[in-house]
Amino acid sequence: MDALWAASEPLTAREVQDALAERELATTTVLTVLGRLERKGLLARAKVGRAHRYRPTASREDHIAELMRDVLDAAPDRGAALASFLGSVPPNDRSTLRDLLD
Amino acid sequence: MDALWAASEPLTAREVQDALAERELATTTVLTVLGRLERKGLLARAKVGRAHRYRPTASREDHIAELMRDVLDAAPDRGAALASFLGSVPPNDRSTLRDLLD
DNA sequence: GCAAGTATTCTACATCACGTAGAAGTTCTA
DNA sequence: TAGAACTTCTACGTGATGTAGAATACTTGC
Repeated sequence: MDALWAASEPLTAREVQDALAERELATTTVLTVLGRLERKGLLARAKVGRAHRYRPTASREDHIAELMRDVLDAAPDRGAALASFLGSVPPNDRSTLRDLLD
Repeated sequence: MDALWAASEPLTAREVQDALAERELATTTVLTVLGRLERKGLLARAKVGRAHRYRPTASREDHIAELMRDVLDAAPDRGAALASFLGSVPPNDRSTLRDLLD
């Protein structure tokens, strides 16, 4: 996901492999993982020429926001959870939230 | 965790088992899980008489807030993640946050 | 049109978390 | 002191994940 989020264009498996070159992964390993991420809905792919090109279905920040919502949805008392969240987050984040809420 | 969060007092394994009676779990099963939760820091236990009493180390809402922070910490751009979060959350939550930030 | 290379799919294996619980040991208490 | 309650150690099945080989399909140059 990091490799694909870092790229501005959809990448082929080969390109993802190159992006992760330091890990020296086999091509099939990259394909397997890309396939699993696609099954989970994190990636979409389209056939372009011989190979598929993979792209994230959401930006990294949108994905993170979705995970945060999923966690929040587990709270019986959302207000209390949000209060605790605000209290535990650095002051900067509170400023950001204040600005965004205006 | 649900059983322990629902209780106002620390519970023994036996009491947790009773709270989950509909699942008909063996006592050792409950003990194993309580032990794993303790190892992960979600529970603390103290010996009281013959048995241990387990209590959550954080309230459910605090735990949820911590998970939300952990997720947020994975964002290179916290502001963007928070913006996406605010945009994806029900309006009620935004009101709650506005109130809390005052 | 075919051989070689590239890409894909299928299958596999080790590891880890987790739900589950039995066997054996420890500790109260009647 | 014997039995009950409690704890610990060990174990097994399952599913997710990191990893990759074998086999198959698709392109493209010659």
